Amino acid sequence: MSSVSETKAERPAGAERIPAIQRREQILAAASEVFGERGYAGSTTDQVAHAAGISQPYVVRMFGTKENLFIEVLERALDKLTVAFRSALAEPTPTGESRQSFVSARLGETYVDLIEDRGILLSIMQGFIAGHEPVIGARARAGFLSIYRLLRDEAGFDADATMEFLAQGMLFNTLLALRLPESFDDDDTVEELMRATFHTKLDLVIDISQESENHA
Amino acid sequence: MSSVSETKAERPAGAERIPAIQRREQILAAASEVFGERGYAGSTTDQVAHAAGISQPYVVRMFGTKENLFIEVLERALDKLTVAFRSALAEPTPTGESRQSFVSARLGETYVDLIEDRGILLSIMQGFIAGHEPVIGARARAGFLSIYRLLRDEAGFDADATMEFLAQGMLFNTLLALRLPESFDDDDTVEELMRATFHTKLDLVIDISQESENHA
DNA sequence: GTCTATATAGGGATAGAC
DNA sequence: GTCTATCCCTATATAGAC
Repeated sequence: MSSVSETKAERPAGAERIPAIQRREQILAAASEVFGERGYAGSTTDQVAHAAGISQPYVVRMFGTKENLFIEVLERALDKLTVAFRSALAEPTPTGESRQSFVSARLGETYVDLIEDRGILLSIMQGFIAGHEPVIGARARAGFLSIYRLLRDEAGFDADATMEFLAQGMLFNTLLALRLPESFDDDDTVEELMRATFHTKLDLVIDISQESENHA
Repeated sequence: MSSVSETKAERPAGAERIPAIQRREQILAAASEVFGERGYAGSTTDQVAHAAGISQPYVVRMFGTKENLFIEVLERALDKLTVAFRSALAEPTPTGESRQSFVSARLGETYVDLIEDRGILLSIMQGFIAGHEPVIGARARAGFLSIYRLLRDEAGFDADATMEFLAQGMLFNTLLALRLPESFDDDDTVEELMRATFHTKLDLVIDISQESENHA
């Protein structure tokens, strides 16, 4: 029902003329996947161009530099994450004793649901791992801190709950980047490990992961 | 007492003749730092050579390919981690109720202590993040799983404790790679976040991190 | 055991046409 | 708005001398 390898947007030459703002978003979406998969240094502007179905110079033309493209991808991803969290926090929550763990669980689900656009979580992670890059590193640090503050100030987590939540997120990101979910069927240990990590969201994660194996 | 920017082994030309096995270890140590800092794709064999005080072709000569060098760095790092864990587990532990949390705390300290050789933790993390690389990814997955099994089978953690432990580890790795510890003095939020994460090991982490800023 | 020189490929960015 | 052609630098890897 979903395993048909969809016709990826790979027009070899002669793309239609579409509005720049729209094309921009197209490129960002493509770049998000590419950067998420291979990291900043490991990706080429040509891979991005190919994934977006346009020429390599056009990508550079539109974003100036590869670095700048990555920055915009990272910002877009952090935005989407923030929006998702805020919208989850806007829903009604129980009061008293159980509030914090309830909110934590719901934000956790919100986070995992973002896997729907695999590039988001992965390119954020790739940004985090690039702390040594002067420009990207600075943006990544700021992004991490702003998530921390959101959890503390808007979700009302205490320091320990915040750390625990972030830790789970980083584990999740790592498993994704490691591509462990894709060997779910091959190894019993993987299955056990994934069950303990993803609980109710296991099926979603597996679905998306194995789907993305195709158009790799 | 430690801020003297030590004379980095950067003999521009004409290195002394030393036994290959010894040179090998020297290169691996240098590569561990470089790869840990910049990742696999982001590092060059020339940077490794420079850090090791030898010529670039010699690095390649000795390890065949950059990929193979990374694999050996990764294996060496996983080995050191495993050895450290096993040796921590060999020490006497209390029995009964509190055992698991005691062991978990001790392994946690063991893990953080590995920051002493910053390259170890970071190059493992860089391996994890490179799941898309066919050879490196496979080795990284195997490494992750073997750590998981060690925690489960040798440390006797149940599934939840294992996940929690791994999650904390991944958060730790991420903070390190993000270079957040280095801005400890600049930002109150960073301080709060770091205190919650590192507890008693905070000073160690800060020391090492700020020291490594110098010879960057 | 270690270097210098170099072949060769890849990739970011620019110029300029359509 | 989008492409083709291309410049030029960087990086891995090889050859071969010492």
